[in-house]
Amino acid sequence: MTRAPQKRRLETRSKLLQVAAAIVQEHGYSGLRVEDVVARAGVAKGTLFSHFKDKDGLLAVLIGEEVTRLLDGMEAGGTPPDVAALNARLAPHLDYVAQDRVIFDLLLRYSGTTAAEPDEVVAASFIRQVAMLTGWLQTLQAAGKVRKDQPPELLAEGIQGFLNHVLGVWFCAEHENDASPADALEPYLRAWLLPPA
Amino acid sequence: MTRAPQKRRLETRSKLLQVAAAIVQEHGYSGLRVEDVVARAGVAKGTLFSHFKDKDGLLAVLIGEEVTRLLDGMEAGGTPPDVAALNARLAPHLDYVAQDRVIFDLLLRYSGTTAAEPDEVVAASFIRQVAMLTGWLQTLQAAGKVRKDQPPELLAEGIQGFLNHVLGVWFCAEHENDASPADALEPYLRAWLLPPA
DNA sequence: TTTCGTTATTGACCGCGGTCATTTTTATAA
DNA sequence: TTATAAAAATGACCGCGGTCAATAACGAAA
Repeated sequence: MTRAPQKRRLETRSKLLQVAAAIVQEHGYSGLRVEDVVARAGVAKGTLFSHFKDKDGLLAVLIGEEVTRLLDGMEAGGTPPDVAALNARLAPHLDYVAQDRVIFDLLLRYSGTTAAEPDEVVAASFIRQVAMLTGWLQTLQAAGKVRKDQPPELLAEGIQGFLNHVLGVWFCAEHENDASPADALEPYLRAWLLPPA
Repeated sequence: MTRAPQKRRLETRSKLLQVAAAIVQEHGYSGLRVEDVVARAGVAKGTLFSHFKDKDGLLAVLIGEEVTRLLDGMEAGGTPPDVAALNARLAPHLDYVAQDRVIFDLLLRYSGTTAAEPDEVVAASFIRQVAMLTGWLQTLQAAGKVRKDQPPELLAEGIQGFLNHVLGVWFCAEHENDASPADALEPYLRAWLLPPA
């Protein structure tokens, strides 16, 4: 039976998160250094690691919050009317992840989480994402906008695969071309989801 | 105009690679430490980094060679007769990558390479893989075993996406279940490639 | 208030990847 | 041979994430 954390601890934790968010704002996720965080938070290094398993654990909270926010935005409009609209709905998420390889790497590390440890923010957001997609696909199948010969769960997880694929390619290419990775996603989505003509 | 490397340099390089391969044999890719390599090779640390950009550069050579070997095996049998056979043909590659997250991470970092820097072993193997898949798919399309409404290049790159997706999930799950990741791949491949019934 | 077990914080220390000014070795020309 | 410039190798040094025994702060009971 673990006790409730003391007030001081909660304050330290939120201070660390607040400082970390500020540094990310200034220098990006890849510019975040543990020593900077603890220095600006006025705390010893060991303290940070008593609050978060490791640097990734800290990043996971920050990134998880952002992803959750993006999911809220995606869900807001209800089921998109067709595949093109679905593609557009996913664009903000792609643009966010595409901004920094650190985000991509971290999300990928949790990307397979279908259950277990729902306390983790990132894991929870993945579960939510796949649930959201599955729901949409069910509706689209009923409307005849999406192929019906495969279960919506498989289609949903396939979409996650394509998201990662497109992002992986994105980070390899030198993108002077300022297009969004969502553009690269569309042909895959069409081929994956559209019913045979 | 850069000169040809001296004999001594080539010997040092191959010694480093040989020692690194031995350590991987003993402790796995994730057990490879730069300091161990240089110690056993009887060389200073800086020498290693004059031969390879960083630790990943060294690993890339080792892993690239192995992937190339696997590709040789895959190509040996010619075009697989159908989707199920194609899935089986990909199994050795999946099993190899699934053995250590380090392999997966490294390959992913190069996974989008469609051209450029063909001197890198890993990049070259990716180009070769997609070319091989594209050729197979063309043949299978002609034989009516695979959907014809999409260009074989797109189908091939989609397969690469599914390979990575399946592996990502693989590394998240605790696989007491000793099944191969190829089992997880099959439903995706069927849904992605099979012509509408 | 004092005591005392628990919780929270501390910071010196470590492992390990990576750098670079310096030194050694090699190949070539005088 | 000897001089010399380029190539190769060296190892002390650094940055940064992460550890852990020691210490301080807290809160409930006496």
